[in-house]
Amino acid sequence: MKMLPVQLSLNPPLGLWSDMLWRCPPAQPSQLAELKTQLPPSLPSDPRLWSREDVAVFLHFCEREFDLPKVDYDLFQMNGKALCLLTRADFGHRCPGAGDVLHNVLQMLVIESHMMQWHLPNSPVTPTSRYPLSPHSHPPTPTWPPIGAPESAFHQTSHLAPHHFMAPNSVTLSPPPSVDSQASSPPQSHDQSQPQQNGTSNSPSSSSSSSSSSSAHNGNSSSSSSTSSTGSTSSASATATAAAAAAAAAALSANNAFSALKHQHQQQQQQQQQHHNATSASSHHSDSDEESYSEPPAANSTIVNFSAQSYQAAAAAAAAVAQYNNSPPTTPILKDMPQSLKQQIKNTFVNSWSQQQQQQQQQQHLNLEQQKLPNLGGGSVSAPTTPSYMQPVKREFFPDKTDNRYMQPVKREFFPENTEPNTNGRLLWDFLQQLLNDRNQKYSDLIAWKCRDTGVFKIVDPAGLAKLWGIQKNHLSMNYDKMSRALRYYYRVNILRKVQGERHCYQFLRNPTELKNIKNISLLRQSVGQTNGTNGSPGATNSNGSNSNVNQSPSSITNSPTQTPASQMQTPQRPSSQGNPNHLTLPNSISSAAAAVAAAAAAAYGPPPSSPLFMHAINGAFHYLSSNGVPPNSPAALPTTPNDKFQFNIMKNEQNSVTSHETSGAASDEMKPTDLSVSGSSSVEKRPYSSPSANDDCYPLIRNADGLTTIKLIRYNESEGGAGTQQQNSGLNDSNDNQQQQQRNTPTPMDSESSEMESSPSHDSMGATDLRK
DNA sequence: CACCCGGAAGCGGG
DNA sequence: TCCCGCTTCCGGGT
Repeated sequence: MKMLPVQLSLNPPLGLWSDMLWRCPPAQPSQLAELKTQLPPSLPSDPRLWSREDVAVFLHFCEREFDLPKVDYDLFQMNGKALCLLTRADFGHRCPGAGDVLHNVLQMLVIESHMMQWHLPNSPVTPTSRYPLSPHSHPPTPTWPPIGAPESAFHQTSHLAPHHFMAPNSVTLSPPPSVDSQASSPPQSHDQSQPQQNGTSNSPSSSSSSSSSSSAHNGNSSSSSSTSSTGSTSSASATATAAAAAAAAAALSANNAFSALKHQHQQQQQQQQQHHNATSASSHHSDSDEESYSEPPAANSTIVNFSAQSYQAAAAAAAAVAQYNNSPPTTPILKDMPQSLKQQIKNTFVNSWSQQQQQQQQQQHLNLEQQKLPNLGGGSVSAPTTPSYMQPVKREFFPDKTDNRYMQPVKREFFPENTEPNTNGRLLWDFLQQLLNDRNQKYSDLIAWKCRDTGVFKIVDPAGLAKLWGIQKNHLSMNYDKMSRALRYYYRVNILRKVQGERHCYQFLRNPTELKNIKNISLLRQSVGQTNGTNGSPGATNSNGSNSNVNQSPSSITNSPTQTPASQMQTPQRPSSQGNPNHLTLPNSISSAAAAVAAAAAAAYGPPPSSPLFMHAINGAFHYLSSNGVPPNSPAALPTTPNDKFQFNIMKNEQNSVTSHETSGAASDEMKPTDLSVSGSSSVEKRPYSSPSANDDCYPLIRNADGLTTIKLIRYNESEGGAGTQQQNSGLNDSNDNQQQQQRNTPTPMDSESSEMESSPSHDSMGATDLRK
């Protein structure tokens, strides 16, 4: 058996490839990249997404490329998912002479797709997703896995062929595709970025910049890229393009290691960009801004590897980005572009992104199922590398090179499952979080933390941010006015609140983890709601929502975000409360809280109760409840009163942070985290994120030794609102109108990273379902 | 004038 | 079909 293709007839690159495959099974990214370039463009990057036909195409491809003995297609009448489940032995049985090769190739593709997902998927800044909001908050386990392996591999590969490796690695996480484009620039890429930017931005006109960076390139490529050269393009060309694209991407994300290669890549990129630019009709040139925006996001994150198609798209995206970057904030970024370009861009940023995201999700599911690891652990996926706390608004175009990102890639790929639930920046809050937490602070010129601890941030460039958001959502006419409306909807759900007196300053009332959990929660809730009846939904609500909310909320309950889940989950434990719309009875009882916690934990971790993490969370919750509050881990107990600690300093100043919340809500909570829909009423101001009380760092979350986050609940003394009592609240609360007026108690932060829970009841509305209403 | 607010209607995706 | 999460518009307030 030829295991591998040593013989391959592949193109030169493949040759390497095959070799590689042969020696190292799951191969390195770079190899993958190459391999990918060779694959029929029509094949989804994630083998698990393949249809039967795709599987056949793949087999045929391998057969041909690796000179494999004839494959019996009848034995592979399955989709990609099934194919991926086949073991090496299975392959061997079905295809004696080529089983290993097929298996290896497939594994590589799978791995790669994982990587992709990781990196790209998260669009906006994926990495951040894990956030490091506060150092503490992060779970011990870095999301990014140890770079070690992968990276090393990567490097190695790089040696082999610079461009090759580039691709794979390149992938990256950059912020939302769109995002990246603008602001960020990867640290290293710096160099590259500039060129790219220049090139891109310039578009035709930008010749100067482009010229500098770009080396000669073929014009052709440009056209091809923009149009799409077609993946079909000859393998060689495709490869080249892919490599270039990858290089670009890589460059952006790339590590220092690449430095040597940079030149080449840069050149390629530049060339490509130039081409793109040229092709792209529109071109804004405003170079001025470029710097600020610097890197072409596209390159960074999105693009990535693979096929010529990808490359093209990437190129287009890059060009678009460049344009965007260059263009003054106000300029409509994509509008001017030709449609083809627009589409490509969209595809790149948006579509590819979304696809990747989807893939990720799928993968995650698979992984979870397969591994069943809760890992998430906290989701801490990433540690915050650079604490950018409070950064002033300054712009940093070039992030520090220290960035870990580069490293990240490696890890992620292999363990996507660890990832937290991702919204991939599709949700506004996530998008903002990702930008804010970008390790490189690439987006600091668009949005920056004023006080990370308190969750206060400032939109530095409203127009630019809105555009970026528009790109992300594919609503090119997005502007700050519209985006801000979306932000205002978050008031209802206590995700955000406005910092009074300061323009463009908002405060997150919930930390990302919570928000992410919410997602899951919402799902849970649905189920729960069904059982319960009321909950769910929506309910409710009176028109006003305000009051009704309160009551209703209970049903939904959620104490703080985290709790919410619980309520939703509802576990059996707490059902009662749900039932009643009115008061929330629940929250008070520990059990209910526990339930909430459990729910939250479940949401966060996914794993069933049995999982340690889950139990941990529950225990922590109990602990807290029993003790009052202080989460086991939390360094400090929370003040029952809104005190200092909590308060975020900053926030305090701001509006209300202080406010009182209403607490009340006690019981219920109003918000369901996830649901934005819940609305409370309005007002918002709730409390700020949770700050970590004790922590200096601030984030509300506290981590246990295990790495779990515990929740901190804050209690309010008061009760109010209706229900009264309850103490726990987390930070958010609701907002009833009344409440609004009233004040909110202070929030308590909880933490959670993964599990977090808060308990805050907010009562809020609940009913109100949607944000809308 | 820009910002901010929130109601109302609508849209696209899941 | 419904719900969610916005998007778009708008009138009004500061």
